[in-house]
Amino acid sequence: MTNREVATLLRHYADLLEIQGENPFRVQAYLRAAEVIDRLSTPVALLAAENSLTAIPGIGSGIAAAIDEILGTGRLSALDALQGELPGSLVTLLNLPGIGPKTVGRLYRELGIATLADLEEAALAGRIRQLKGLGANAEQRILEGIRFLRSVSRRFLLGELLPMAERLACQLAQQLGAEVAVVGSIRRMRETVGNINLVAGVADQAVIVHALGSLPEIIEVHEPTPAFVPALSTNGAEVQVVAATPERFGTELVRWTGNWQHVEELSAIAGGALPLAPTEEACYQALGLPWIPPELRENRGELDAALRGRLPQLITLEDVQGDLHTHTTWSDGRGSILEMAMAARDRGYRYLAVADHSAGLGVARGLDAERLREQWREIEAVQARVPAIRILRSCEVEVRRDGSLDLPDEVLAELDLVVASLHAGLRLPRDEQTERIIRAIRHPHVDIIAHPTGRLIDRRPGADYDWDRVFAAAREAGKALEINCGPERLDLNDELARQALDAGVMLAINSDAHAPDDFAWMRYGIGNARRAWARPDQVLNTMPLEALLSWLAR
DNA sequence: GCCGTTTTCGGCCCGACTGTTTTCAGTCG
Repeated sequence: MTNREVATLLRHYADLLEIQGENPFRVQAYLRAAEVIDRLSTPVALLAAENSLTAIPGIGSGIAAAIDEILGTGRLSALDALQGELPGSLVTLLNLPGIGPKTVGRLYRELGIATLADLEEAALAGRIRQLKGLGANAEQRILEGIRFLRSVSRRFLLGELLPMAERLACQLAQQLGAEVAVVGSIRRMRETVGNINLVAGVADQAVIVHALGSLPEIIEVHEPTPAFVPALSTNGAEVQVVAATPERFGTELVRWTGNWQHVEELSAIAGGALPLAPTEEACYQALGLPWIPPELRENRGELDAALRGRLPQLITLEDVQGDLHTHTTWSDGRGSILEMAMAARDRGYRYLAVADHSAGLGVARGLDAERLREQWREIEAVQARVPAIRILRSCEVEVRRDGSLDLPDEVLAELDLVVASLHAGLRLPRDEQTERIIRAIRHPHVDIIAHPTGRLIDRRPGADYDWDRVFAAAREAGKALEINCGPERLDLNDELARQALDAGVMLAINSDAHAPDDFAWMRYGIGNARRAWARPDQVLNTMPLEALLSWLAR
């Protein structure tokens, strides 16, 4: 049983408890436990075997017993009992934006709605508006939400699988004494990925089967197919390991990195199968092409560019000189200014913008002008202790519904850098939303628009804009749009980022770190930017400190 | 249900926004 399967059962139980109207803190406890198990790199079964489940923060005696039962029987009797009263399918309704547990409970009790199909039918028939508190607009929103949910297929976030893929590749390489490479959509840095693909430089599948079986994060190894050895990892992702002899190692890297349309085009050039080659470079060279970075292999014009010698000089992680959107314990971050500054310095950054939330985001303990000024004193003190990195006074200021900002101009004027973003009102109509963001873009003190759409991958569609107008406004005002590196945001996405660059807009690639470890997210944003064909000169935070400061003083 | 350098009981994130209704419950971040 994978960690993810255990977490899924706990989450399912929590969701049903919540629909039932159970104590929200109890619900929260199950959700937190599911979350922490999902993130565990050790199999939860291993911890259960040595009775150390309760050592995990968020898991006490009650939930430990539940986990033991799940591992032993594959079921949770409390969940089975609850499902006698409430259909388990109700939890799928919770994924609809704007629909919470209370509404789901009422939909079931008052209208007998248990599934998405029931709900869709009722909304189409205009029966939802019979419920007090719900009207024709709600029906419309529900139908839109159902359409959105159906359009996303559940995959893993890149950030969920990439670290494990690299650990597996490294451990497998040690076991095999051979090169092992991560390939597939993970290597192409797609925002969501379906599984973990590896290519191992060995001839024999049997040694792969044996080596996989000894890895701590592999739960079971399956019967090899002619193409690869399949296995299951603790987080529920399928792992596929391809055996490739040295003389065809490069060919297999190309084939398994994909995407399949890219490989198909290459095969067409070759007049059949890919040429046999020990390295990728040799494989491309045999086709008369330069090596093409994996992030570009999406059949979006990369072959044409390669043939013409017009491949872009893509930005790399090493080009990044600093992070311009980070949080601290002053708002909802978990690291102090000092901790964050030291972590940024240790990454080799030259500058760091401390951009805590403004007061408008009350939940995040946003800062008003007064607390902001207090924060500046601490920034000054930390700056003296960490002279190797320049700490910029910043703020992630709320863009209100009307496009105005959450802090007075005279306060904004004292900041080194202003990051503006919206967290509420993501569903405004396109025209209104476009006006709103353009007003923020044109605000003289604003420098960067953070996570421009506010989307959460596969969970929430973002704001709807007239992008041509937004890009034009950003270019004219000389403002940067962000690629937010958070694994569940990646906002702007690769396609929008590419359009922005084509429109002449400057990007900023920021981690939005809420803790020192989150700086590591930068690589996801860089991957995204490379998928958008971004060069270093098109990204604000590749500038050396002096250049950045003069850009800010522009 | 979990947790504890004030606690083994009494907290636990809580305020803004939304849609609908006409004073607020539910959702969300």
